[in-house]
Amino acid sequence: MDKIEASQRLVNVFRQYGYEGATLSRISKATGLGRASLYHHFPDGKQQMAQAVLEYVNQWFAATILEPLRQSGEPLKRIQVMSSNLKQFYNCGQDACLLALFSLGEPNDLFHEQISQALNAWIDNLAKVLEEGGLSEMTARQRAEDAVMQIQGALVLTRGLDNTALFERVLEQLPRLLGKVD
Amino acid sequence: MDKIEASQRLVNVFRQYGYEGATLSRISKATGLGRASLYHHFPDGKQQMAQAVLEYVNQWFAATILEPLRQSGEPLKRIQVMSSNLKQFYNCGQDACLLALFSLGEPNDLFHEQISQALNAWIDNLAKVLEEGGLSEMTARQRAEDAVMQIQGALVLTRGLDNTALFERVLEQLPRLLGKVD
DNA sequence: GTCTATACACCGATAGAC
DNA sequence: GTCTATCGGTGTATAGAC
Repeated sequence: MDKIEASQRLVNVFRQYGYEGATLSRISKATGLGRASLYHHFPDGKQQMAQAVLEYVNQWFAATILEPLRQSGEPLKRIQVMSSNLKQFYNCGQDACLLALFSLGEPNDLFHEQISQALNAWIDNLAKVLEEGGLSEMTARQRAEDAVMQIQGALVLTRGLDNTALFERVLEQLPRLLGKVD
Repeated sequence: MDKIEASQRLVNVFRQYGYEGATLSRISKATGLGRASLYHHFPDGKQQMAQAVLEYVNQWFAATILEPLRQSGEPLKRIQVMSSNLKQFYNCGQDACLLALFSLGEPNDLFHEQISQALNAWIDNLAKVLEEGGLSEMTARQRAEDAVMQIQGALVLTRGLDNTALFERVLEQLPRLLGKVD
């Protein structure tokens, strides 16, 4: 088992319990790795584990969500692909976003650099597509921010209301919302 | 010191650290209350403390955010008042929303009833105003959901990007977004 | 690399004096 | 009501054998 696969197994623990709630007991049980193995892969302990998880998820997110945005093709089409992939990535809104979890909670201080970088990458890529679609730079940026906010808010409400329909509706309406010219 | 004032002092600890991160040491230090005092007010321990905090914040929220929505007067005006009060309530987006914090994290199971009730109350009150403004029931409901999502998302991004301008922009545009007829 | 055993601090919670 | 002292359990992290 290499570090990447170890990181992969850690993801769901932090995603489900947050940084404080992700105890080594839970991590050990969920991954099948003993404490000693964990500290072999991550000598700096839990903080390094969370860091690795963030890196892993960011890479995964970039590959499945951001990469389609950078493809050639009709802007609207690319946004539809992103929406479709988001639905999978967040399991219809039932799985939390690590960035949101870490932003709102305590560990925002520890990982602020990574969090802010990841959110900006998402917004930047989205804005670029919208510019290609004919929007001005400023409008595209704002609209991209609005889209990411809408999605993050949908993740909160979907879990808070225990209602996946909400998340799906937001994703369906996303292409139309972003594309319109008003 | 009564239970209400005690709850009030607890708020910021849970808001800042989340449920798991709000240790009794931190609570004790932040409130100036010793462990024994805390257990005098909250015999069932930390879970009861979090419950009390949720109740206190819900009441505070209802008084400052929801109550203006129920006033008589022009719908647009009432929404502007809500926006203005939200800015204060969330300190320009720098303070997290307890509902979001608990929704995304582990304690969603423990407090799901209260969380979902509070979110629904917000949406319902907002939707009612929009109906008075002339929107159909379904449209009003959806638009109200969108507004709450936008705000929750703004809270995530404002903290994640460390940029209060984002939160302020969302609040400014909120009345226009909700009012428009398209 | 993974195991067992363990160190030490802190967790939530309680007891009893005042 | 608040204090001091303390309980059992669990937290993160380490040591050393294999």
